[in-house]
Amino acid sequence: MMSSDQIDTKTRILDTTWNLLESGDKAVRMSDIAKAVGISRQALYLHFPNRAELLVATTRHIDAVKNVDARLAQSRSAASGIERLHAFVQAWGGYIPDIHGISVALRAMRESDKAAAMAWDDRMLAVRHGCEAVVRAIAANGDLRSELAEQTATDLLWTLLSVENWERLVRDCGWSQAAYEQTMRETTEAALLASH
Amino acid sequence: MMSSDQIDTKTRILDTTWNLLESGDKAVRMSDIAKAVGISRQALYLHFPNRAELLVATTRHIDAVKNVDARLAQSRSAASGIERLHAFVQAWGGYIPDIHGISVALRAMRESDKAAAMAWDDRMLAVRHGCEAVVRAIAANGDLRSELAEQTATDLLWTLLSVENWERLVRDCGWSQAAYEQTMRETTEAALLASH
DNA sequence: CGTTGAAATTGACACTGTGTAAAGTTGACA
DNA sequence: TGTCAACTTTACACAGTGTCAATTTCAACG
Repeated sequence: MMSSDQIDTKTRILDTTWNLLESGDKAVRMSDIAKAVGISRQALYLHFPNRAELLVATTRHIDAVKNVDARLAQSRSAASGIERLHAFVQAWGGYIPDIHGISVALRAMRESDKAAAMAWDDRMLAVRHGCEAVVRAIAANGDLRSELAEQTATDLLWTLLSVENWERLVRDCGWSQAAYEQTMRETTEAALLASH
Repeated sequence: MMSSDQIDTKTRILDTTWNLLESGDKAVRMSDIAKAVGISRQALYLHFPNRAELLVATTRHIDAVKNVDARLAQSRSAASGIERLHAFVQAWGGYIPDIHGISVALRAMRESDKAAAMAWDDRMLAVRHGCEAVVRAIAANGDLRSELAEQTATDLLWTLLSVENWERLVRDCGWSQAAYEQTMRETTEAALLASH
């Protein structure tokens, strides 16, 4: 419409998709997104080949806007393993609310859409790498519980910090974000650290 | 076909659905189930009004066959809170593999089918009651970590023992069932019990 | 026997949501 | 004035669920 059209249609689509996924328990069909953006359903396919790729692009968009990389990188600068654990729990745990909506949508497509499943798994693998680094730092400090192999500890931390667990505690059980972060800090500590 | 027809068609449908869900990453459509049972797709609708109710009936069928109630009841007879926790982790944790397939299918329907979502939530609420009883027993023994309210502890235990966490550790990370049970016993202990 | 009734079959169809295809509109800009 | 890109409208194919109606099969009953 306008000359340089305020912001890119592609960006408007991504923002709108994000909003719809965030604020809603509804289904979020392609037609819903189109209507919300103010374009035709078919126009969506001019920008994204299919729903899965639109969702994946939305996660990348959120990552960029929210600057996840920077947030997670911060935890890498902590001195001790324990501080690193705390920083990581806070950084990642604080990011989950932002990606919760899209997480639900992508996971719902798991069964029917291999691409969506792989895209989500790939994102989660990045989180796993973060967990791995934290565990290594704890182990380097000699604070890892002796019964736990590093790999096992990584699996465990990764599992404790899953989006699904956040959903259950914050959304289903009604915990505040602060309560989630505190209890997760304590629980991951209790699970991983030697009581020394 | 036969006079008393070996076993009930309804039962055969439930068993077949169970099998298909267990042994497979595929989609399991109504037509798949019908073909596997050896009846027409439409005949399924003579026994179950829709896919959601068939899946829910299948969970109830599994519960009956595997005798969950008895298994979980057993944990109620343990003396101390800690023993009760152990028994519960083992009983419920050992049951998860049996219902894993159906769990995936029902959760995949969450977004599109309210009935399926409610049915699954209802099953999980039963597990929550089990967690609640365990936490109460621990608290009665004075072994609950002082920072934890009973409700919070219940939320936490329920979350730790979720099917999703089992999936991640056993299916995704490749843990054995025994490793899962042991680590869950240790982790729930570490998370809930005072270190006294 | 012959009939009845339940279980199942066959085939057709409505509906929803995704994705494809083609032809037409609009407006900026060179 | 003409062109190009973005977008629109309309139509349709496809998969999977669920509905409907007409028909077949067969065991059981009198």
